Amino acid sequence: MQHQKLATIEDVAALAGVSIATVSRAINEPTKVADATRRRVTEAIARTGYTTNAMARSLRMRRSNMILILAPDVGDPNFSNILVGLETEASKRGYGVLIGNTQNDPSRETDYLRFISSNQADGLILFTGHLPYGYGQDGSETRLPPIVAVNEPVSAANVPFVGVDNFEGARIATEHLLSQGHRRVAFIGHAPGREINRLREEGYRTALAGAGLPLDPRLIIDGDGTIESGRAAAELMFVRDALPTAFFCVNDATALGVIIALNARRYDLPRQFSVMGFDDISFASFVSPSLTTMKQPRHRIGEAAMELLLEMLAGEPPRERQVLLRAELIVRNSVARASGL
Amino acid sequence: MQHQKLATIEDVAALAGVSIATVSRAINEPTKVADATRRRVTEAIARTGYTTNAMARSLRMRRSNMILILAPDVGDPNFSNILVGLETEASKRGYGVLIGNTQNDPSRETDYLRFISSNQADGLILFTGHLPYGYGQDGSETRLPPIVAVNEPVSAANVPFVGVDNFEGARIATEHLLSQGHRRVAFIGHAPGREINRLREEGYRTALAGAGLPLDPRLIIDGDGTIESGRAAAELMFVRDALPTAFFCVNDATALGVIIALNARRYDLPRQFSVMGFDDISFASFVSPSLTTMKQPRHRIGEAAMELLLEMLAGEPPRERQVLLRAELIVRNSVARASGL
DNA sequence: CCTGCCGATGTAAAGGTTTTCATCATTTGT
DNA sequence: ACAAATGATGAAAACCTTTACATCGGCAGG
Repeated sequence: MQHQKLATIEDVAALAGVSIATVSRAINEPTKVADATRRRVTEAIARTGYTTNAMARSLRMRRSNMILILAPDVGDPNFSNILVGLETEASKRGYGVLIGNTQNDPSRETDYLRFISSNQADGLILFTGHLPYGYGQDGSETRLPPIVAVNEPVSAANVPFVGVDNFEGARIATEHLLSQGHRRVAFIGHAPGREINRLREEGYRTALAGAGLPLDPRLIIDGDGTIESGRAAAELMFVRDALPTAFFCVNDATALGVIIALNARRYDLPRQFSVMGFDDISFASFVSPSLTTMKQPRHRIGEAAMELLLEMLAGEPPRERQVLLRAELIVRNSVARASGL
Repeated sequence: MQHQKLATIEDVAALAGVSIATVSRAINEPTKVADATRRRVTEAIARTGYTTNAMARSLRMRRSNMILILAPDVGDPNFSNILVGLETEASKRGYGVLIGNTQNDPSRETDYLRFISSNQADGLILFTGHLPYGYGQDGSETRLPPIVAVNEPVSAANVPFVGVDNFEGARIATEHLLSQGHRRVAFIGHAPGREINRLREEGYRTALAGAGLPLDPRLIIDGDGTIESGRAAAELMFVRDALPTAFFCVNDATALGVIIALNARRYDLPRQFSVMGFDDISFASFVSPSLTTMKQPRHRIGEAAMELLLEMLAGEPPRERQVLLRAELIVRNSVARASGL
């Protein structure tokens, strides 16, 4: 427990017979110090087991080399894979990654801002789709650190976004269904207010329009992106008696719900109904029938987002307002040719 | 970008007409300062928008109020839920959570130690099942910060562990199968070296012994805890032609593999074979048949682990070497009464 | 031989806290 | 009414770096 007093830069300096300034330079700007001295210093560092105290450095440099990641739900499967990418890239560049689980609770969001305002983090990655509660009001806007949004764009403010091309992905997905001969394709959505939902629905509409198909509003149902919501939506379709031959779901969880509902009604999938998801979450391949879906390049999203943020931190203005990566069509067994009905 | 010079404690002091010492006390030990002054200080804090600079504080206090979490794979579904618990508890006590994804790479493990040695983190949570590579050698042992192991005990060292009671859970699981009339129960294991595997297999053996059943070594197969490994193990059983009526799998992923293999062979589950998992990962309920399994109280594990670590940080010796939480039997549809064969 | 420059190093300030110790005013005990 | 104790506050040191500026010796150019 009782940290046996760590070696400081002074100890190293004393041992090497130089001043602490020289030690600091030997570490941070090796070219600026003579070869011989540099060797003595490295030797002394090794002997003392010195590590530079990050707190003192951060205090002096006014930067912590930490990135704060704010996510509504750290347990979300979409999160963890992007996180790996974020973390990998950050670590590669000598940055650490701090996580904050907000649970969409405004007070928790505000709470995490202390990391920013107390200099404990230099930049911010937002999974939440909105600026932390408490920012952007009053004049404090200027205090915002560099921010990159991921997973879900921040609609209000001028925040660069890195993520999948939702519109394009949804269009490809819908076109895949159309290419299988489906003419009545339902869209089971997320909360209508959310940007992700808007874009994916837009892609769906565009694909339909592109094929010259009319839009049946009874085939569009909102939800909340959960398995249960998918189940409920499918049931609603049966009640309304306006059935599609294929379901395009805003995400895999919803698609799972639809599949569960259809299985429960003893339909034979994919012969009688096709179901397509979006995201390719890890268990998409283990449902029965395994889910045809659009795969998000989550690891790369994380890397790209962190890359962008670190560039911004280095002072470069964000090169682009958003980086959109292509979703990939993953064909499994939940989509089949439309049976002639 | 250009941080408009944040307010410091001096600004507050000046505005309140007191010394910085008093401001510091008003913040940290409010009782030690007169009511009137305290009010003036809080007023001044509000007016200046002051936040205490965490770096300066950490430097002075020699503690960062950060916890480093080292995990081999942040994407692991088991991880994220425990993480939520860890994070919640930490945040509640004013601690931040730093994550490190080691991918079981020794050099990355060593790399993350800089957070410890540079005072950027006060304590360590280990998911890895072993001390970070580079510790415990030479005399540096003493530099170890308070550590708590989670998910997987650290076998070598004297590190407190918080997790599920694997032995007891496995015993309960196996007894459940026995109670359904099964007499030939297979155990599909993880890598034999791993502690988790040892304990769960021990629980299995104990249950069998308790029921006076003989142990058929052909019914015990090692694996590596993946879906594929479960599939392979089930296939192997058919090749060996020593079939059980029920499979107890070391974890849900393995169980999923077994189910996939049996489904592929067109068996009718659970009528012809029962399958039981362990962990209750999020998609256990969405396989068909849905998986009967033992649920780990992951959120509580996280909370308990963090609680223990923070106590240790506060100077209290760890109350117990390990905290074992009970796994809960979740009955779904993959286990049925043994058909008389 | 002198001036000016350059490269290597040292001195000291600054970064923003917490905390020990001293100071001072006030209250308590006798 | 005086000594002692108590309570509130302030001054200054300490935490460990980085870096602007000063210093110093040597070397090239005149």
